[in-house]
Amino acid sequence: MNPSRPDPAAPRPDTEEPPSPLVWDRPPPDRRRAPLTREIIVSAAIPIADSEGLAALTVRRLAAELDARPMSVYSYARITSKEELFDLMTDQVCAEMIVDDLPGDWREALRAIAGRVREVLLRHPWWVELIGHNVLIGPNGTRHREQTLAALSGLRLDPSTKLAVIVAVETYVVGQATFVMDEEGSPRVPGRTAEQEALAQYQASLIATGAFPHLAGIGPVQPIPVRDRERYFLLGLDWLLSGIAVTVESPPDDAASS
Amino acid sequence: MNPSRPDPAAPRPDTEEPPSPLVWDRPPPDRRRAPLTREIIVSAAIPIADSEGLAALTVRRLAAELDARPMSVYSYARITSKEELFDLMTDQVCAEMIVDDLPGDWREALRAIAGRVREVLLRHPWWVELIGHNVLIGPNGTRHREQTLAALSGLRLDPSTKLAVIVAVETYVVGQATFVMDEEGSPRVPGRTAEQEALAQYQASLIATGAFPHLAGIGPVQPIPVRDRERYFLLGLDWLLSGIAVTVESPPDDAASS
DNA sequence: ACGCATGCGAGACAATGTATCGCAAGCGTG
DNA sequence: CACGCTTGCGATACATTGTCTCGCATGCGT
Repeated sequence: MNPSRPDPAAPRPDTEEPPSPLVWDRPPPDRRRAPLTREIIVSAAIPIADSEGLAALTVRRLAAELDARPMSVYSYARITSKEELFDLMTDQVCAEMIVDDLPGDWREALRAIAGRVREVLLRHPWWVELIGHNVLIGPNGTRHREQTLAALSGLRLDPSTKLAVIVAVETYVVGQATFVMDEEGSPRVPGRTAEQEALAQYQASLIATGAFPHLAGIGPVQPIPVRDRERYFLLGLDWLLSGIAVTVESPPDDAASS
Repeated sequence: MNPSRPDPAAPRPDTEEPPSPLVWDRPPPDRRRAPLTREIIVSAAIPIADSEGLAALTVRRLAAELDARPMSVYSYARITSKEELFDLMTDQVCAEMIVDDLPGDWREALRAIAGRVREVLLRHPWWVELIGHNVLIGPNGTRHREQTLAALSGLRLDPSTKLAVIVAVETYVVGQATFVMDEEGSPRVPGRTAEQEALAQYQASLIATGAFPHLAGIGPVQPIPVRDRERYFLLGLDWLLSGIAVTVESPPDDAASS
């Protein structure tokens, strides 16, 4: 594909060094004339995605918002693709996930973190859409991970179990946010509302068939009432934490075998 | 926007009835000449997404695969947008989630379902990408839900708690699949592998700072070894199920208050 | 066998992400 | 203080996408 692939150990290593494989450690625009910074760009991008969805965040739109030209976004944000812009946005959002005063009790701490992550997810619904694409974990994401691990620091657990715990919790929160957003019918990606409505009827007609006795007991898919959402979230979270507690608060039982 | 919006109760209601707001109850192409069916189209779309990712599934590509013209896909699949194709694909995948012989014990049953969902998710990684977009729940999705509810039929629980249980479990599975796929570095959306590699170095450098003592204990982000993935999955699932068991197997304690 | 309504699909179109490379801006030098 | 070169910004161009628009062939009713 690339006609002249320079040998990795070529005599002229400085010919055209691709900026850096990673967005995070890329030198700032540093020119004095720079009217835009990476921070400004990312801070402009996030509200757009917040209020109008990821799809509305086009390079041109973002540029217009900043009163700049499309390619300037690439230049000043030091990104080589839109995907990298998403990486930056994600990391910004990760910063919001860090809890200030982490409770000492591991369970309280995890609850605090999980609650915070949930809030952030609800504030930036587009983040859920990005989870599907493999997004890289940046500095703030790392900080968030560190804090979650810190929550477990009091427990004497082997590292892999700790990892399993935080994966389980993070996992639960993300999944919860995803489902709740889907079901609540908050039109994250707008335009789908009409169908959501028709869907209720459709579900009802399916149930009327009699082929779904258990569903019938619950009624149609029943968007979870807003006021119950947090209750459900905490309920499930406590189930998970209780389960973890059993493993965690018993002596270091190394059941490593399958 | 629409210049002549016909009054909902207009004298000529049959002027141009939009097919149906919902994909599922839309009449089949029914013409004898139809060389393509909805099933064929969806069945052709899924392998493309499976092997090359959602992004590779363009209308033109799909049409080419079927030796048809782009717009034929819309016509014969009875869809009005690509999004609806995703809906159909999702529902097809939901069919695979249905377990044949559901164990009688609720816990075993949930474990079986969760395991199956996980398998399906790993087989169709693109599904995770769709979770973010509000995808509508179709007939097979409904069947899957019904089965999950059936798993809990033995328990005497109020409907909302049952719902909470299945949301918690489904939530956990989806989140797990999401995270595990991200971390394993299986390039769902290919092309990101190089960065994944650079990321490891970057993480290491962050840890070397000393600012991440707890992370240091675990090592860098450490993609979960493939052989441990299922163990982790089952571990977390059991935590969740154990927690649920506590609530579920105690007398109907209606703690409805916040 | 004929004419018409139906609905398929070839082409057109707008929008998007991004490659390219000319040109002006800044710095070092005389 | 003036000049020339290098750097890197950004105007333009382009390929690719999803989807609209009707013209026209198709199959049916009579």
